[in-house]
Amino acid sequence: MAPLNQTRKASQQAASGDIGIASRLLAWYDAHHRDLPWRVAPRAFARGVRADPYRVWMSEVMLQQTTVEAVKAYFRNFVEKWPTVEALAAAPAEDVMKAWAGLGYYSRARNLKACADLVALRGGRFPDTEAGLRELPGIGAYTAAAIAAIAFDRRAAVVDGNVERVVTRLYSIETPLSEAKPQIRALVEKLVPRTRPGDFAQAMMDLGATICTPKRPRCMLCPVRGDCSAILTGDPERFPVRLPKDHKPLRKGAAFVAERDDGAILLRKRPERGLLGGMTEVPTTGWTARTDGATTADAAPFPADWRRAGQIGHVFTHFALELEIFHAHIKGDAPAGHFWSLAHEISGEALPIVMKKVIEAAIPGATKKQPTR
DNA sequence: AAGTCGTGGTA
DNA sequence: TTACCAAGACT
Repeated sequence: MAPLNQTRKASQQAASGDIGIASRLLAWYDAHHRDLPWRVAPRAFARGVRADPYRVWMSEVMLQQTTVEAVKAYFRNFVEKWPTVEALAAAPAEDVMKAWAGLGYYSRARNLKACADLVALRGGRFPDTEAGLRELPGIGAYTAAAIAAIAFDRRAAVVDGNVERVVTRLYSIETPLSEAKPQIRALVEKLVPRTRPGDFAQAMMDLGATICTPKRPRCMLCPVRGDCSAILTGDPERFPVRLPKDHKPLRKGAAFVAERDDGAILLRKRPERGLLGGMTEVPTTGWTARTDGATTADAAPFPADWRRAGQIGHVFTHFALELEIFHAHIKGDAPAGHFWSLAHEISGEALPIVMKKVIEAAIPGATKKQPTR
């Protein structure tokens, strides 16, 4: 075992200190890993238990830009409903969108279904290499590496936001993140051990999630603090360095909740592509509408006795939205392109959170589970 | 290749 | 409250 040398430069560390970092990290992972529904614990792994590629893939797609806590319930629901990739392939796309509703980034659900269909066609087996996985819809550089390492024991460089934070701190990388990514990847490739590459990847992510956190990292508990350059600077929180981002514009519009006498609500499906693609909504105006507060029921998709029912706000990734909400009781058939959703069906529709807010503002409780009559 | 894509939690 | 940002992918 090479002696620890905290004063080595980053380049020398990368060349000669990699084995030590990996082994210290794996030892820490054995003792402190998180128990997660899709994970095979290191003790079971040592007995030869391997993760089901289907479950690894499912969890990795759900975890893209999404917190572990938010994913847990969705993951359990999905694998209970569809235990195998063949089962998911056999499911109607609408059911998948409904089950995904609330988790966000809805193109992931469409790609999940498309990917399941392709894998089922190839006999239900996922490709076991990074390159093969990378060709499937919804699987990018990170997810391909993660599945290859965790499910197939491949020596792949898994680089996510956690790993970027850990590595930029280990080596005090001053280059802003977007530009530093190639350098980070190269460093990770040198760090990945020959044995247990999947556990190494998960260990790096657990470290980033529980010790090497964005704010107030717990350096005193870190298994690789002796390898870390940033801790010597006294301000590891400074890394990763990011470019300043521009602020979110505010968009405004109006939404129209049409209710039938039996409590049914008029809905329609959004276009497959773009914002909230393929999801369900109530009729709305465009979301760039006049910002002078003069929105009126004149903009309604059809005439009715529209009454103001309040206002809601919602924040998307790159803009904020304010919707004025109108409510009316109407009779008759659904207009072209629209459909009635019965009171007890509404909670099961593919409604994004912003649309649940809209409906709740007009009819409190409407999106909660209703008793079937 | 920079912009588009949700939602919830945290400090 | 605002701002950040979380197991990124796609165009």
